[in-house]
Amino acid sequence: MSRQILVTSALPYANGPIHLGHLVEYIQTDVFARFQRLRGHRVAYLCADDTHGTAIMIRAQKEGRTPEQLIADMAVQHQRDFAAFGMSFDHYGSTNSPANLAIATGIWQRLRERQLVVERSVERLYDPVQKTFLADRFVVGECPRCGAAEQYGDSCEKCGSTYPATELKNPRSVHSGAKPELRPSSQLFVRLEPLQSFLAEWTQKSGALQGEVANYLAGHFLDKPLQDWDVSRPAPYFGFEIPDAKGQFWYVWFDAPIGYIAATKEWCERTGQSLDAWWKNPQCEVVHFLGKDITYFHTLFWPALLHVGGYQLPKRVQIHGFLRVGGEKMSKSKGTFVTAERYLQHLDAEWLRYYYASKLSSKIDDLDFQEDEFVGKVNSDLVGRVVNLASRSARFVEATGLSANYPADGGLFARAAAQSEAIAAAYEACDYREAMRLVMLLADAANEYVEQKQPWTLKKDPAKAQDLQDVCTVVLNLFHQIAVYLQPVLPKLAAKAGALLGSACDRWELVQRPLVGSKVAKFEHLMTRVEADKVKAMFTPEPSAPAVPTLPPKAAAATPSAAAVASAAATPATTAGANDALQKEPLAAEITIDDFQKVDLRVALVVAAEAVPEAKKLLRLTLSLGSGPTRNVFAGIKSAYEPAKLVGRLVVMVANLAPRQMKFGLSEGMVIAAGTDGEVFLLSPDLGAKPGQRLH
RNA sequence: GGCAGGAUAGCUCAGCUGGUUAGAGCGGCGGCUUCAUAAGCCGUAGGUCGCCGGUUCAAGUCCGGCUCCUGCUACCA
Repeated sequence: MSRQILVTSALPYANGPIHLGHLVEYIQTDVFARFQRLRGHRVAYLCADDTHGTAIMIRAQKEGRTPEQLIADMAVQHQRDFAAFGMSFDHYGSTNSPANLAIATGIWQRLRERQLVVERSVERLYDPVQKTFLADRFVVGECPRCGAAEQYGDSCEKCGSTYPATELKNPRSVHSGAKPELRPSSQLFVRLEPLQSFLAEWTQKSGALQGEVANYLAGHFLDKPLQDWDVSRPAPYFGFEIPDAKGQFWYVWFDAPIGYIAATKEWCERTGQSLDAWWKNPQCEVVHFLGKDITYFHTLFWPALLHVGGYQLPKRVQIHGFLRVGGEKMSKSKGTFVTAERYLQHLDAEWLRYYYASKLSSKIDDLDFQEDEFVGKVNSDLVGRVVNLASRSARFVEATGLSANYPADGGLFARAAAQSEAIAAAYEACDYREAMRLVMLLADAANEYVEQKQPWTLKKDPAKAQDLQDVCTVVLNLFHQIAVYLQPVLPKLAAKAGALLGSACDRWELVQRPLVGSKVAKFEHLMTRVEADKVKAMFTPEPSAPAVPTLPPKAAAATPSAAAVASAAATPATTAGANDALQKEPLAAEITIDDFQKVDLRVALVVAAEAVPEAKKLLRLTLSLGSGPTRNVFAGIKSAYEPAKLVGRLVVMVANLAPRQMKFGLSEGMVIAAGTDGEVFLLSPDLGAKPGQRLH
């Protein structure tokens, strides 16, 4: 019986590139969508860019362009990356679309009708420089409980306590550094408590949620009155202005999931279908894939909106864990934060699809990317076992094609065909790891068969030509079954297998009937092996910190060594990326020479450097200006530099900056560095400069 | 702090409602083979199932306590 299935992946935020972490989800979803299509079901796989919110607005502002320009760029980038990894979206939309506004407006009206919208005044932090209200995450300060510095406005990572942003001590805006002001803001809330019984019922009894998710919700939200959900944001905000509340915008998380429906709407309009046939049809199974970080949005707020809006509730919400690399969180400075683009510069997309599939289960566990394992799985499973079946048999039958009748094979083909439902069940349950395991067992059996029959021996005896053809017919048929079973994961490999055997691997039932009498194309390699070096190269941080002159402490005070300078000179200057940098940080307003001369820049020697344990970004540097007392300076370069390697280096400092009292001590100056965010480059003078010299 | 999840061979993990000598793949070691992208096949060695206690004829599997790890904790997208 054919099913109708609407599949979604969470919408990627249009504030950054697609990376290996995103791809866990998109590959997981795409495999599911392709599997269902292969089984003959009607599938719509939909996704879109999530485009609204403060973060987008601020970033666009910094880059000197409109949010619309920014999200248009990101849409192109995202879709290019997804295409390269084989995502089979039926439609890819944007939350900043007329369709999304229309659907959101409809749901909003229903909320109003049901008296579920209430208005309240809330005191919010306001950045007087950026002229914008600040989300909690855009305010940092000292934790009101334990006093830890550099904590965000919602909770302290040090002591774990949570608090309102207004209680932060010495708060400042992440954007401007300004001290936020408290300003009253009238906000709109969606009341969830009236939906408590519906949510309790749906989360606990519908079967849509994984067990641990249902437990989490029961223990964390449903055991007490549900708080009203603050869904509006005051201007300025990049998003949809709320139709019946001028000057107020829907919070990004209100309209983001609605983007699933909007994308469906656009697709339906394009293809002449009815939206209601998908979103208001009880026969249609809606399946959402998402990461555990956004669980409650999709299991509380979202079903509430769907319920009130009269849309179909998800049949299933499939939640996955995060990607880790080598057991650790992805990290830009360690080089393990790998974008889709960077991956593709080194490796093949299908390798990753298989690797993830071979590790994914239906649980919420994190998935750990391990270099050795990646190389091993691709080379030994895919090349050594699966593809090898074709390479060791196809050439023998290039001239003859497959036997006209399927030969006796000791039941191998039938056994593999009988695995069909077990493998399908594993795919259906999103237990791809199990599916891959079962398929690899089939490949093992096929390789044993080859070993036993020794086609290479048969080839030597002309009288055994028929035996040779029969053996290869069996092996290639087993290979074909495997290619069909793997098609959801490896569509390109399946297409090549289809071309080799003259039969597309595009229907699940193909595993039931052997191919006979068909031609076999000239054999070409179906997949290349992974070289471990390339995986290493991918995880090696970009040469973002070019070789810098580093001096042993004693020699430094005198003259830098020639070698040190040579290495600096050997780094070719390049203008590549300059435009991009200029875009990120547009030129500041013009100043006079007098303005400039107020800033006293000096060459300084790093005498000592150490990480500040409690600070995420800071190193404590002790700087010498040749004579006089050393300066104690806190520099936000922890992510880019190891303290030990800085000792003995010459840097440039602002020597007449007013000392600033920080949580960890007094900072008596500022070290000059280029770059923003994660990328920081210290500046160093050329050969001969001495600590204390002023820059002119 | 609260909540959720996890801890099983060197690594990644299976072990359902408790029941014979705890499994798979990879990796290791030994051998065979040469058709194949140094691929394949056979054999073999590795675990007192995180710790303590309890229930039971019987516990990796159930109960209690403890230790460690991960995540979430409502304006982080």
